Amino acid sequence: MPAHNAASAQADEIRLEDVHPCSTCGARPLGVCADLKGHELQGMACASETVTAQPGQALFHEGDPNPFVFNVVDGAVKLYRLLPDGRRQITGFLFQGDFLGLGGRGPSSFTAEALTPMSACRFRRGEFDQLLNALPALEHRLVAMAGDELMAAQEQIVLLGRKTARERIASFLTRLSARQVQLGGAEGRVHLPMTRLDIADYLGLTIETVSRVFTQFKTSGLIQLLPNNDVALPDPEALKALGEGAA
Amino acid sequence: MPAHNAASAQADEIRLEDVHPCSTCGARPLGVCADLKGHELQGMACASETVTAQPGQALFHEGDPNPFVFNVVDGAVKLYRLLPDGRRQITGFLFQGDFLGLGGRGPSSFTAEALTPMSACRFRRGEFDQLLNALPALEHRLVAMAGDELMAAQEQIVLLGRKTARERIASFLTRLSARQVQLGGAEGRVHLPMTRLDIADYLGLTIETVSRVFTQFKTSGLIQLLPNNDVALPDPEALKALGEGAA
DNA sequence: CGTTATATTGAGGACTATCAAACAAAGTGG
DNA sequence: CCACTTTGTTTGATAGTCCTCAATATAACG
Repeated sequence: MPAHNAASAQADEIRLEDVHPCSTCGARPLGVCADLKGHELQGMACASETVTAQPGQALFHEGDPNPFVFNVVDGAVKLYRLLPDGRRQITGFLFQGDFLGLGGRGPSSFTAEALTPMSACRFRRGEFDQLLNALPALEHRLVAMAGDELMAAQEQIVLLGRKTARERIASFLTRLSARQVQLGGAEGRVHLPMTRLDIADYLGLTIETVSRVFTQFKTSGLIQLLPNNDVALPDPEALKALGEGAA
Repeated sequence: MPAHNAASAQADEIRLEDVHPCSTCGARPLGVCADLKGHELQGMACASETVTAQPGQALFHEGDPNPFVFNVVDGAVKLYRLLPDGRRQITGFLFQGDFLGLGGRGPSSFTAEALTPMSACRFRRGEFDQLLNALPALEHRLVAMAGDELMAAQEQIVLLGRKTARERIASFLTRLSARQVQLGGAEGRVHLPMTRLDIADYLGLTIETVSRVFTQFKTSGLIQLLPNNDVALPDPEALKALGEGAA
């Protein structure tokens, strides 16, 4: 906000919030840094650098040594692993505020690739570990976020292990919608920043099956396919029930 | 060890290692408490109580409020979620040293049920959080373990999303073998503390498919089925390659 | 040693994958 | 501005892996 400088004038010292980039970071209330005070944020900011990527660009590849951890500031990222014969499994989509880098000091077990133009805060692991030591609030927050990620991973395991194609896609749309609402999106509408192939590789299906189920849902009035990869969800509750395997 | 008391006599003070139950705990080097010093362990021990369960008994059920976290001391546990129509997905098997309780303050999203006679250290969440505050080494260790769990969850997601039945079972046997080696078991041999149905519900298959693949593997000489649910793995490397989807 | 739970094997069917082609959208260059 | 290529999506026909249903065999247990 342009009015921000005026606000700092009323204080007798320059507040950190006014001088470092975190002050306007949209990801801050959602990221690892959510619970940090101003002077703690400064420590974070000093250890970090901003990285950006365009769609299709990788932050790092499967097998690469990966000495960094990331906090997504803006845009979307997909994580995936490849089997030797080319089969691909997308293990997650990352959005604003998501943390990337828990687990795995060694070579990365997956590729992280931008889905849209994106930016992230990047930290060297060593420095990030020092921050964890110095800032208990940061480590507490990281534990909480790790717990959330584990819960999400469990959800995905149930989806992949036991749900039908229709249930998978219903769950997917419901979850993505919830996430976008959390990020300030409109209820009853989802934007799909990924292709059908990405969706298929995330849900353990083929692109054809994904397309067919979308068509089914459209025909039965559960969704409407809008321009620009937007999807309207006229009855989110029905979609949610379907995704949960309502008998 | 009976000789233990004699050892304490040589010191001029009673060491904590000699008086509290952690001193002989086989799970200690593997659990969250691995990195703790004697006096720190005492704090842990004070906040914990030992719980035991027999096969089929649940530590808690899906939907229950669950104010505890656990550290498995001995035996094996399965975690599972049920869909409304009865479909079941086992999201994990827990063994000595495994931590249970990351994520989810609210009602539990899964059931934890003993597979064998088992015992665990149990902490109230509130008290465990206090320990995390007081013992940075504990929280560091927890972050590391959470990272490992996330990696394992990713592996399972790849397995469920993209691997064939044969690959799933090969991966399963390989992983279980590795874990049992870590716990002091013999290489080239696995013990299966779970039923075929459990394996099926873990791998997103049916009991019949699991049985058929076991038979295939037996016929092709990849495994031998021994009494007491033991399995011999004459060629662990071949099994591993198969599980990784070697083209 | 009978009884129950668990495991194996068989036959047929279903859901999703594979193969193939048409269609739509987006970007390029003449 | 419009052919033309490229990328992504939809639809159709067929096949395959795994599931379902059913029966038998084996193991566990009182």
